[in-house]
Amino acid sequence: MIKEKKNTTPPTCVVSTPHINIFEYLTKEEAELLNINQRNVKFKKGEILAKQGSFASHVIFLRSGLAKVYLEGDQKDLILKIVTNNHFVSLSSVFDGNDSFIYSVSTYVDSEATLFNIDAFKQVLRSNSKFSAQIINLLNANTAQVYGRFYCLTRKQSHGRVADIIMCLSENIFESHSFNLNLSRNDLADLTGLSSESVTRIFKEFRDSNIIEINNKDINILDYQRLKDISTYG
Amino acid sequence: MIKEKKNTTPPTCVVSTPHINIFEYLTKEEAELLNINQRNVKFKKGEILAKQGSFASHVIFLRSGLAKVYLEGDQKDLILKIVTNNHFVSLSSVFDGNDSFIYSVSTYVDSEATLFNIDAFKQVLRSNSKFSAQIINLLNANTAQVYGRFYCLTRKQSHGRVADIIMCLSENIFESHSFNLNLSRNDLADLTGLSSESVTRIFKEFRDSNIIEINNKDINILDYQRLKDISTYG
DNA sequence: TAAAAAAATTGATATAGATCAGTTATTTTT
DNA sequence: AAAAATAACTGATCTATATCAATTTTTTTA
Repeated sequence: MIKEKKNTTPPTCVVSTPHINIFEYLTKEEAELLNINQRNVKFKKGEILAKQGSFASHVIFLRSGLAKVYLEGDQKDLILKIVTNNHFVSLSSVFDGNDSFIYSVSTYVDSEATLFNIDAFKQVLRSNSKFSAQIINLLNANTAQVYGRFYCLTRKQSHGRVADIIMCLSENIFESHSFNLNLSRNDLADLTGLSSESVTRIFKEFRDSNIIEINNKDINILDYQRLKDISTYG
Repeated sequence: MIKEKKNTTPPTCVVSTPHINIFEYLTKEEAELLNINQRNVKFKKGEILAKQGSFASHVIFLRSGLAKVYLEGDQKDLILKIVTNNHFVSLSSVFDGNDSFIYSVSTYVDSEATLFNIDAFKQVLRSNSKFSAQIINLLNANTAQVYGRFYCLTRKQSHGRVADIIMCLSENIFESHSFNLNLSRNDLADLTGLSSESVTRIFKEFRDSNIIEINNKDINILDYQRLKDISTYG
């Protein structure tokens, strides 16, 4: 009998929610209300879409690009997740008693986002139950993902964490066993809860063990099963 | 000028949402629908209200008692949060594409919970936008809390983590500087991401430094400000 | 194109916390 | 009340990772 791990949420760095357009649940009036209270903005690589602690006056929807959602600390940040196109990036700041962004968001590549006025957005939440129910779906799918990462970063050792990240980037972001790793070593450190020196050492070990191949920034996974094993058992 | 930390969500082990009764947002018909599809159940100390991976056929509302919400791993668990009376404990499992509990819940003391049939609950979410909007509030307040803990357990060292837990138990659960610590050393280990030996040693160090006083299970905080400093700076 | 700056890598060392085994204290069972 | 089981504590040792400083490589700027 194959030894199986307990049924836990896989620790992924990105939420892979199916592509559905929840805006189609809006009435014409609601779509209009949101439309006249929105801005479409282009962000360059490295720019900040939301700043932790600043006024959360809008809800941000990443229409195209790639961004990281992170908690800022005095000396170290912690990346909660990476967001791809057609995903909200600031839904979790929308709750009564809160008027600030609870985390920061910045882009990895040139990106486009739609900013919805938060009062208009809340008004639609309170009036359109099907829309609200869909938002609940998105929030809870996100929560399941973050819980997986929380467990990973708290209870796994460094090799397992790095293996998780490589697999996640491959499966969910680049959707290929070969990809150009445009995240810096510091970003990888913030994503794994390790120091950047540790990340570099483990990448080297994986290369020397013929698990991956590194050509400058290009990563090619040679032994995916081996990564899975490292992810599972450390 | 007093040196201040960056604006981060305080890492608490429990969600301190204000006590509001979201059920008052229900219409008579909705209340009736939930009422005929619910069970009020008593659980003894140590019993499991929800088992990770098992069918999430109901939504659980803890009416009285104390419970822990945790992720189970092969060798170690991770406690996500502690839940006090009048709080939901399984809202985050409610999303399309999911039919299992994504975490486990068990009681610390004898408790009572109301179990709502999930289909009835979802039906109300889809039809009552004010109720859904309130659920979104609860979910996002919960998310903010868990993000704080995620940062704490990933980026803080052991003394800061233990200080956080002591402060949180004091402020949010027992609401006193003196309390009976009914959590086992193993629970504290799962709550801090440490080993139980490390937890024991740090409690002893805090006692020897006159930060806390220990009489069997009774904890008395002698120097709250010192705990805060340790929490902030490690 | 060259210089400067930043990022990444590397080697050595230090530290934090885990693990292990044994002992003691507390709780549970008979 | 006594025995057994479990939990907590303690000391020693080990391991994993951080830190530090220096070097090399890559990227950016002039």
